[in-house]
This record gives sequence, structure tokens and C-alpha cells, in this order.
Amino acid sequence: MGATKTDNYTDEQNKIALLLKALGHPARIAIIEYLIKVNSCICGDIVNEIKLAQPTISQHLKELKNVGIIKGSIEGTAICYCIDETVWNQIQAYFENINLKLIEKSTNCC
Amino acid sequence: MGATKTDNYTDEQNKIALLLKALGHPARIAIIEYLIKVNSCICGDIVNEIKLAQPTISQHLKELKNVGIIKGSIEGTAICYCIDETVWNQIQAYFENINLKLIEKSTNCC
DNA sequence: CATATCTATCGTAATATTGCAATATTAAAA
DNA sequence: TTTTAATATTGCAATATTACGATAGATATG
Repeated sequence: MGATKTDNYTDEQNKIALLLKALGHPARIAIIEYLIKVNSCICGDIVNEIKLAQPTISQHLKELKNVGIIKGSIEGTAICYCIDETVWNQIQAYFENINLKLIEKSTNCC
Repeated sequence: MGATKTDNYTDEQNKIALLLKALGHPARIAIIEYLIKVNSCICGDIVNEIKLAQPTISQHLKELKNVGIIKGSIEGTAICYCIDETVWNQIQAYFENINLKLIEKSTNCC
């Protein structure tokens, strides 16, 4: 136990869960919001922005990159990160789809 | 360590992170999708739908209820769960807001 | 080359999550 | 009241996550 039983679910369910799990930490939310705020992609002053040690930020960036929410390109000694809009749109589409269904059949009993 | 340092972040960041974290597990995604599919709210045949033990499902339901994504009303010996559209709309609004900003300034360097 | 800078990785401690068996709780039904 | 059915809670084992210090790797600059 302790490990998620991914076999029980569809690939889609597993995928969206992984994406949302990656966003399910305030540090990673803060990173995303910062990346959006500074417009042009930003490298390691995320460490200055968020009160966490550099290895911790690096770890969070890695997680976001692993699921495809952000991407980074090397720029000299620094690395330029930014949001991958493709994956982001997938997340948005998922929520929109569910919202449509919710509106469609709004026969709540609770 | 091992505990998230919530003090570093805004209330909003912590809140949205908690909501997305709650959705960041395939079982809970499956529960949400099932609740939507069966339209009228459903009780404990979620256990039949998803291959997990009853206490495990109960635990996942509790987590979803804790953050307000679902609500349940007692109906005799069964409990009727359904999605709380208020919180759901908050999540959607969050993503929409970010998407707007993404479109606004789409000067990606990666 | 030596040094400084930026980022990643490793190792590890503290804590959280996942999942289940056993058991408790609650309310309908017999 | 006894029984049955539906959920919740408890306790626990296995695993995952979070965070950081130490260190390594890569690249620019003197």
C-alpha cells in the first residue's frame, strides 16, 4: 500500500490526475503564477521570489517539467522556463467539458 | 521536513493547491466522473464501480468533501453525494484567468 | 586555466498519502 | 428488538512527498 493503483483507471484519468497532482502544491502554483507574471521566461530568481532552498525549487520545477506543464531551454549558464500552453489547454478543456456536463444535467439532490 | 511550508504562500495559492491536490488522484477523478455520469447523485455503488475497498473509497470521498468539491446528504442508511458546483466554478475561474493572461502575453522564449 | 555562477542530483530526515482489515456507527427492515 | 445494510473510523504497513545540506556539472568570465 501507499502506492496508487493506476491499473484501476483509464489512461485519461491517470493523466489528468498526474497533471492536477503536479499543480496541487502551493510552491508549484506560485511558480506557475510567477512565470506568467514576468512574461518573458525566467530562470532561477524563482528562488528569490519563493522562500525555499534552491534544490527544493529545482525539484518542483522538475516535477512540473515531467508532466509537461512547463518547459525549459538552456540559455548560457541559466535556464529559461515557461509554460507549455499545449498541456495547459488540455487541463482547461477537461474542466470545461465537465462543466458542460454539470450544466446539462443539473438535477442535484443534495 | 516533509510538510508543506504554507506560510510562504498566499491564501489563494494555498487554497487552489488544496483543491487541485484533492483532484490529483485517479480514484478521486474517477469518483467525480462517475458522479457526473449517473446524473442523480449516487451513494455507495461507487465501491462497485471502482476496484477499491470500501474504507478506501470512503476516505477518498472524505477528502473531496473536506475541500468542498462534493457534498453529501444522508438518505436513510445510504448517503447521497454530488458535486458542489460553487467550488467547481472557482476552479474553472482560476484556470480561465490564467489562460487569459497566457493569451495576452504570449511571448514565449522556449 | 581558475574562478564564479547557475542549476541539477544525491542522500537523508520528517512527514504525508494510499490502501486495507477489523471494527464501530447509524438507520432502515424484519 | 434483532438483524441487515450502508458508511465511517481506527490502526497499521507500504510507499510517496517535501525540504534541505552537500556536492557535482556545466558554462561564462577574468
